[in-house]
Amino acid sequence: MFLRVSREIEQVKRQGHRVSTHFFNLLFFRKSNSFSQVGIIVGRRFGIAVRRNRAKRIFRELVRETHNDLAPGYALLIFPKRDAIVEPFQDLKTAWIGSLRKQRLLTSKPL
RNA sequence: UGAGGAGGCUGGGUGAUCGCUCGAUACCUUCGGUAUCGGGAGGAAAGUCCGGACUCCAAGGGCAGGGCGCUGGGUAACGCCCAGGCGGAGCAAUCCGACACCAGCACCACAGAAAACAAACCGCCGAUGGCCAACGCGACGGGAUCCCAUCUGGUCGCCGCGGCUCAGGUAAGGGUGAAAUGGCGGGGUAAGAGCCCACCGCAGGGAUGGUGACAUCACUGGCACGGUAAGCGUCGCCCGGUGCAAGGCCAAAUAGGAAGACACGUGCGGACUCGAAAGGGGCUGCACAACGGCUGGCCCGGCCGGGGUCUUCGGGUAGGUCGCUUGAGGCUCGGGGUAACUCGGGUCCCAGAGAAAUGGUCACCUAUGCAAAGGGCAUAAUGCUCUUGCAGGACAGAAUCCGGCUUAUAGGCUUCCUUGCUCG
RNA sequence: CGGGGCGUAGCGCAGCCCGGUAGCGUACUCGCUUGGGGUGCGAGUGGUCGUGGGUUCAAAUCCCGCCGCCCCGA
Repeated sequence: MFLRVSREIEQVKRQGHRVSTHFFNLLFFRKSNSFSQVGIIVGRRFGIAVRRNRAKRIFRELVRETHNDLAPGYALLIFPKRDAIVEPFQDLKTAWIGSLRKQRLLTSKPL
């Protein structure tokens, strides 16, 4: 479910396709795996430890609620932006699903 | 009731649901998975500024380096805490203080006469010595007038009011500065000055009180000794380094090496010789407690050493695992101590992640804030209270563990103290 | 977990060790030079010395606490 190996993350960062929204940047890359994996990257410059943890928790929850509907075979990287941690969760979820659907990363089953 | 000071506690709550992690138990086929039950961030977890525990390293001696700095106590230890002394601020409660030493070196800009060892720019004095010298006294000769007397001016001598400020005295006053060689008053003097005296300050030894820092008292000395050590430095005390990525165990892939035993001198230099070179061979000189490397500041000290033969198979990276949370531990009762703290009894187990868990959503309650409408109460302004709606929790996230410090923090609760006003 | 460095004018840097006047280059403005521009020459403007305290008569400089940035080791 989550992408943890450093070499694969570097590969996505180099070769992935980039999508930007107000709340996050998204990189995705087609692999040969049978199911998709997601990595969440929050650097030191994002803020203090409380804000970094909050960003990771929010996006981890988003992935947990939607990963059953992800199209198989992709590796995704999420770079949260600072506006995301003050936004209501439902708005973030709408933006997240919208971005995924626009890039055809979801299966056809509607939410 | 207004203003102020010193502390202590707390740091939103409840429920439902979907998830994460650890432990125990049960089941499933071992890695592991599932179910049930239980635990799951802070007062600062932060900054990483000190002190320790623990770990490994010849951890030994010396130098260098670093830290601390009023006294007594507490503590495992501390740069922390408590109590006290002294100095400063405040009417006070109270607060603040790197608060040892100026012997040596160095520095003290500008201004000022002079900035550290004594001097004197303006000024004051000029008593004493020097120069000038009024009045007066005496002598000499001249004139009014021929003589005496008298008057008048002249020269010399004595006295010396007064003047010069030359020698010299002085540091009272002026002005500069952050700082100028005790302060203020009186006497004194030519003018002045601890020159003399009283009080205050300072220094010295003494007595008394106190464990001590220190305080008080009287005596003696007429005052010498500027400031800066958060400048170099001196004195006293303390500090070995390393940091859980410490360190132990298991152990892929890849690469070949490592350990032990045996006998043989080794290091540096010189020319010769084989060789295209790299390198090798013997000869010879010197040294050997030598030489080279490691020991992560330096020296001593300590450890290791080149090639050959034989024997053995281990070392270590990724990764895993232990260290990993029971501890200078929390709560409570009693005793000691002014207090910090400590002693004894009872009781409890209270996070252990690892690209790094402790979260998401919904509902209700609540401290508080805002808005409008209405009701009630008291009123000089105005305030209090009830209902409704909206917003809605500050700073901040463990990473080996403790004791402190520092910094951030919306608010709420509470104890004690000082001072002003009003009423009784 | 530990060690080191930096912060000064719009920009790049001196000055700090050993305290007293903040300076250099460039940029900007003005003048001269040119028919005009560039170059050159001369003059000038511009700095809470990261921040809060302390020591000192006096702090960019010495000491302490914070803030930000960068680098290194295990």
